[in-house]
Parts: sequence; structure tokens; C-alpha cells
Amino acid sequence: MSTQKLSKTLKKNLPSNAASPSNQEIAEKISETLISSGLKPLQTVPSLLSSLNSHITHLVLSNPHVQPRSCLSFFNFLRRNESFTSQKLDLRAHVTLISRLYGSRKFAEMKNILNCVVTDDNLRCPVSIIVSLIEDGCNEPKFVDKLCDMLMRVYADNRMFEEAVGVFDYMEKNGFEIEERSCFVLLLAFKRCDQVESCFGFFRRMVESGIEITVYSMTSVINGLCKRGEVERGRELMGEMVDRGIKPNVITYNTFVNAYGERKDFVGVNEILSLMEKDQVAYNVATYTILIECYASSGKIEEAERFFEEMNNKGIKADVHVYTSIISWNCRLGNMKRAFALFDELTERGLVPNVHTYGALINNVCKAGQMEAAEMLVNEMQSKGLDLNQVIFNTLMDGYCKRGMMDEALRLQVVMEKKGLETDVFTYSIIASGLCKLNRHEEAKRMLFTMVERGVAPNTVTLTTLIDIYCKEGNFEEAKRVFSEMEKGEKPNTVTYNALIYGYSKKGKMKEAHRLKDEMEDKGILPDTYTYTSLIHGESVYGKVDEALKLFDEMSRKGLVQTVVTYTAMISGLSREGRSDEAFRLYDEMKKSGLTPDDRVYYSLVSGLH
DNA sequence: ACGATAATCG
Repeated sequence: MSTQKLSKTLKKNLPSNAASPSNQEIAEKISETLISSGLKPLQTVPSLLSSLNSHITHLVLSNPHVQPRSCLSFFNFLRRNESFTSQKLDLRAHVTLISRLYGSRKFAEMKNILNCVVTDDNLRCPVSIIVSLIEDGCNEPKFVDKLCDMLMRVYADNRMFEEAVGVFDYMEKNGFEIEERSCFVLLLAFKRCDQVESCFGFFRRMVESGIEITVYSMTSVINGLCKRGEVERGRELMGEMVDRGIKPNVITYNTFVNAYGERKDFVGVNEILSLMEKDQVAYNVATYTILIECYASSGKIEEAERFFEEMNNKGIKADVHVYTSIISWNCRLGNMKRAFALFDELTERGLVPNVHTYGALINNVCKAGQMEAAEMLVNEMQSKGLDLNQVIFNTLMDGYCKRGMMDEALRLQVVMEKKGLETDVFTYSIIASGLCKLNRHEEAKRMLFTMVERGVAPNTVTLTTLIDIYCKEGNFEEAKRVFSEMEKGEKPNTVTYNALIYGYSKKGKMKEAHRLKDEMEDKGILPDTYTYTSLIHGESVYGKVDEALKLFDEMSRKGLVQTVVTYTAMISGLSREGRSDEAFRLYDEMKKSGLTPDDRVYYSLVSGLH
């Protein structure tokens, strides 16, 4: 109904009379006040609002003489004082205001009001109802399209996916113009909530309904698929879209390089790189970051450095991401000197290190047990106005735990909680394993039980830590119970198996230890250096040294690196059996491979000579 | 729309 029609009707039905002014008259009065002096008089002399009703509100809001901005302040005033005016703003008031705001292109404000509608249980309703409230006289032809479009976005922002798709259905059915940009927002929302399948499905619908797809939408769907490890499906989608004329760009390609890089599929990585060359898509700084990650994480730091150099030579501007990455990898591979040189270089180039950058350095000095250096970095970071976050706190606590400084770690936990940062699943794991290392098993277990009581869901690492504690206590019953429960939810990994295998090997229960190794291999969970070292240790002490030697050779065949611990176990086994020649041969081999023998090795060798 | 920091095993 138009304003004119409405006012005519009101005038006919409610003739004005001095004792009780009509709705129309009150609305006029309020409007005049708003126009001449704004909101103030209504706030100070609120008598005008004593007989307010939804009709009057509507009349004021739709009065073309009242500026949209004044309508908005009036609306907000009523909303703030809903109890006082005993008037709840109804859906029509919202729609009317939105329409006024659209008239003056106040899109952000429109969106705010729509957000109020969809988040209010009393206002939320199907899109068709909202549309039906739009005045016939609204002479903005695209208003309905715009309103629906915005509604879809607002639903997406609120993760109300069914409703968002409902708006899409409605717009499609009624032939409204759907903006790709809004669909894109919905795709991103799906992705953020890990609803990759819905994201993919909705993208399909976009394609079917003839919306002009952009490379942005395509890339975000592909990225969702890749993040779930479905790289092949991503490739298929890209192929299909290329046939439809959509050109992938550097970001699309980066997504694939990253996905292949994460699974160490160098064939895949190179395939994408040559596709980029063929399409003449130049690398950007993110491409280099991904390549550096990919090579460095395979232990090829020289190659990673070469990419970093190539990037600089090509004049591609380094940013704080790529610096953080290369700094982090140099740290992890023990090149602390190079890491700090890069850190200086970053600053010299006018870039600003952030929490990630400091996090990489702090993490690595903590791992090396250099807590004094870590504290210096923390101070430097704070002096630059960067606040400690949860990751840094956890990192520091882990550092203190590794040095056995439990009191320091627990003190930090208190500081962290005082700062309003939650003790999360990482914190609990760190403290529990720290306590476990000091043989404070009861406290360690209590820590993990507290975690569950506080509603923090345990993950594979937490449960592995718990299994480790039970194994160290020799309580294999409980260890096995937790382990079998893991089959249902958080799946065991190599470390989980290692904890059990270590426990059994240490107690000489070699049959069970070997059975577990077979089981993990059957499941495709790869034994690593730790698995073998535990077994070798067990066989050397309790079993057959020849069995240990077999495992030792198996490691070499599988390309697993033996550590000082592995050698020590092997050497002590051989010495114990009086096979000194073989023991000394291994000792030489160990030194040749660059390992520094520790006291235990000497002890074994010497004791074997007796 | 892509890329960087945290946890377990003598």
C-alpha cells in the first residue's frame, strides 16, 4: 500500500478530533519534529511517543520529507527504548527503513538492519514475506533484487546456509538478477565452515543457473577441495571451467602447487609449474613461499634458498610471509645464524616482523632449550607493540617443559589465562608431557582429565600423550583401552604406535611390540626412526641381537636415518653378547656419518670388553 | 580467492 493511499484510508476511518489525535496527526507531528530539530526533542520530551504504534512508526519512516538519515536515528532510538515506548519494531518498520536507506544508497546501514531481521527470532521469516512488505509505490526498480541479494549475504555471514540457499532458490524462481559476488560470499562461508561438499554443490548450481562465474569463485571452490586432499577433483573442476572459458590465474595455480607440495608430490608440483609456464602465468611471492616450504620441508634447504634468490633476482618483492617461511626453515634445520641474518635483512628492507616471524624464532630457540634467548625475543617483540598470543605462550611453555622448568611453565599458564587467553588442547598436551617427562605421572593424567572436564576435546596428540603416560607406568591395560577407543574417533598415528611400541620394548614384551609394527604397516601408518629405535633397543636388551641387526638394516633400506640413540642401542646389544668387533665397526660407521657419540656409547663399548 | 608461527617418542 502506498503512503498516499494509506493516509487517505486513515483520514477516512479515523477522523481527527481534538481529544484523541489520529495516527496521521501524530506521525505528522513526529515527522515535523524530526525535520526541524532532529531527535533531541523526542528524547527530552517523550510525550509525543506515548501513543506510538506500528502504524505511526511506519508513517514516519515512509514520509519522504524525513531524510533517510533521520529515519535511521528515529529507528535506532525506538530500538534502544523498546521497553519504554512499549513498542516493538515490527518487520514492516524494518523493511520500510531498508527501502528508505536504499533510496540514498546507504548499503552498509541496510545490511545492518537486515542483520537485525535475520538474527531476531520474532522477525525472521521466508524471503517471500519480506518481499511482500515492499510498498507498491516503491519506484526503485532494482530494489527487490538488491534486497534479496543482500539478504543472501547476510544469511551467509550468519552461517544460516539453508536460508541463504533459500533466497537463491527464490531469486532463481522469480527471475531476479543474482550477483556473482554474493554467491561468492556464500561459497567462502561454506568453505570457512568446512562444508566443502555444500560449497561444491552450490558452485554447481551457480554454473547451472547461468551466472557468470569468475576465477575467484572457481579458485575458492578448488581451494576447498585441495584443503581436503581432493586435488584430483579440483583438477577436474579446473579442466571443466577452462573449457567454459574461465582462465585460471596465479592464485588458482598456487592452490594446486601448495596441495601437491604438501603431499610431497614433486611430479604434481612440476606439472602445475609447467602449466603456468605454458599459460604464461608469472609466479608471485606466494608461489615462491609455497615452493620454499615444499623444498625445505623435504630437507632441501639449498633448493629453497635458491628459489628465494631467484625471487629476489626477478624483482618480485619479498614480503613478511616469505621471510617468515625461510627464517622458520633455516631455524628448524639448525641454521640459526642464517635465520637471524634474514631477520635483520627483513627489517633493513623496510618490512615489519610480526607475531608469526617472532613465533618462528621463539619456537626454535625454545626447542634448543635457550629460554634466555626466548625471553629476549619476547621482550623485543613486546617493545614493538606486538602482544603475546596463544601460540607464543604455548611455545614458551613447551620450551620450559623441555628444560624441566615446570614451575615456569605453570606460571605462564596463569599469566596466559589472566590475559583472557584460553588454555587450549595444545597447552594441556604440553603441560601433561612436561609432567610426564619428570615422572609426575599422576599430575600429568590429572591435567588431561581436567581438560576433558572443562569441555576441551582431546585430539590424537592428547590421547597419545595419555597412552604414553600409561605405558611409562607399565599400565598396558589402560593404554590399550585408550588406544582401542581411538579407532572410533581421533585416529592413532605413527607417534601413537611409537608410544606403545616403546612401552612394550622397554619392558621386553617384544612379541607385542612387533605385532604393533606389523599392524601399523598394514594400515599404511609408516614406522619411523623412533619405531625402529625402540624395537632395536628392545631386541638388543631382551631379545636377539641378530633380530636387532635385521631391523637396523631394514632402516637403511627404507632410507630412515639412524640416530645416536639407534647406534647406542645396537652397539650395546653387540657388546653385551661379546661381539666387540662388530660393535667397534658400527662405532666407526656412526662417527663417519657425522654423529657425535655420547657417554653411553663409550660405556657400552668399554663394558663389552670385560 | 593463494602462501608464514605451537604439541607426543632415550
